Amino acid sequence: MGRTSNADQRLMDAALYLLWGESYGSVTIDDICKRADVRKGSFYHFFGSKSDLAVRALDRMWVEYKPQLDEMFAPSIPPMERIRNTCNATFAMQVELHEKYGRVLGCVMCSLGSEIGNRDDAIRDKVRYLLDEVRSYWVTAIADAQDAGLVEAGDVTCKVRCVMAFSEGLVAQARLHNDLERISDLADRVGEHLLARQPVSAA
Amino acid sequence: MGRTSNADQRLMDAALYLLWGESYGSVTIDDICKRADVRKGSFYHFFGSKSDLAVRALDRMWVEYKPQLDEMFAPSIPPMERIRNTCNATFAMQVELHEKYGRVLGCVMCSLGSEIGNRDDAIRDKVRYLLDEVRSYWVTAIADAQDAGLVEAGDVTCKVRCVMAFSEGLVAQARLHNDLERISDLADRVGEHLLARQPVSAA
DNA sequence: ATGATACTTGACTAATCGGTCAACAATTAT
DNA sequence: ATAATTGTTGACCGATTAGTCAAGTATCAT
Repeated sequence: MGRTSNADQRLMDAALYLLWGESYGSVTIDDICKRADVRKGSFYHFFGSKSDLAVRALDRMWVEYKPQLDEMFAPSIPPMERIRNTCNATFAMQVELHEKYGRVLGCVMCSLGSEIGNRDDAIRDKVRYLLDEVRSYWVTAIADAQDAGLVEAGDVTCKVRCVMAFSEGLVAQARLHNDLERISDLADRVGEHLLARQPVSAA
Repeated sequence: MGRTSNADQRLMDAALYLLWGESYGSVTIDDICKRADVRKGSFYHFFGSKSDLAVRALDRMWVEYKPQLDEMFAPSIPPMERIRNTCNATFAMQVELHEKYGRVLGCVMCSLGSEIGNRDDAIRDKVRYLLDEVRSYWVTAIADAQDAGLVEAGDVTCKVRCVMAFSEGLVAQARLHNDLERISDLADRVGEHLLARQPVSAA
């Protein structure tokens, strides 16, 4: 009961839009309110701070994004194809964002995590949590690929950290150089990376 | 002639210190001035803006850092050893920074580039330029490694972009998770990455 | 010494920031 | 209807922000 509202949703919409395009630090509460057409009093009715809003917006983004991951990483799909799927989806998403914003944006969670560092615990923890959720999909896929003999056996955790670091690094490069082409064959590059062997003569 | 000063150097010191620890957006001109013990009038005597200071500070940092790169990537050193050198130096630097700041910081240039995106042309161009300078060392090393049969032949530009993305990605992960151990064996991981083969049965 | 130059200082703006509040409006259970 | 609840509004606060400026100070060439 009480008055109904979707101002909180509009605020999260605005926050996500702005956070994709700009840095966390350069987005002000006033900016978000203006874009959402919500007065600041209402902002503080729903959210305790910009950090609070960011965390809840990330949560909502995850709810919308997770089903796509479930589809891309469906166990019925051969493991290496799952990985190709998610790489191609990453590229496709960057193409979409490029059309919407006029430039290559990269990954919000990575950019946010990089910017926040350890200055805002709530955001840092949320970014860690979400990236870890994504990681779990990779872990299953890579483990399945190892079982199928498609990826060399060995510490799955390490392998997944590496392949995600590689993918995230390439996307970050694409953002810095505002160059979509750099990740157009992301799936191939990631596939090559996963075929790495142990050094023949280890020290 | 005229009054002498090292206020500009102190301002660059302060800016670099703060930029390593915090994000560009969260460091204010007042913060920098306070840390450098310089009044704002003097700030604007030497620098046109925070962006201007950042660019010149990065330039000075590069002047101090370049000799180390020259040493690590000396042509007299076998190519794969050059790469091990720079990976180990990266780790060692992160250990040092960890002791100084109390947490894992990652790479300023990458963090800065990620945060700035395309919002400040001068900083973006400087970061691009410096990362490209670093890249040139890798290009020579990888090309030499290919000549020696230590790395598979193929597009050097692509290979270097990939290996740098990988390394930068791992360092970014270490920062996000505030976990030095993740990059303690950076050299091994990078070595493995460079041993990747082309897929046996390409689609 | 003196004048030109280069740097410093502190006081000053105007704008913007995050955050608060009391009064008001819409919704619903009773 | 009305009371309780929930959301909205616009004015307001103090702090901080980037940036300016005139007056003062140190340094050096002559």
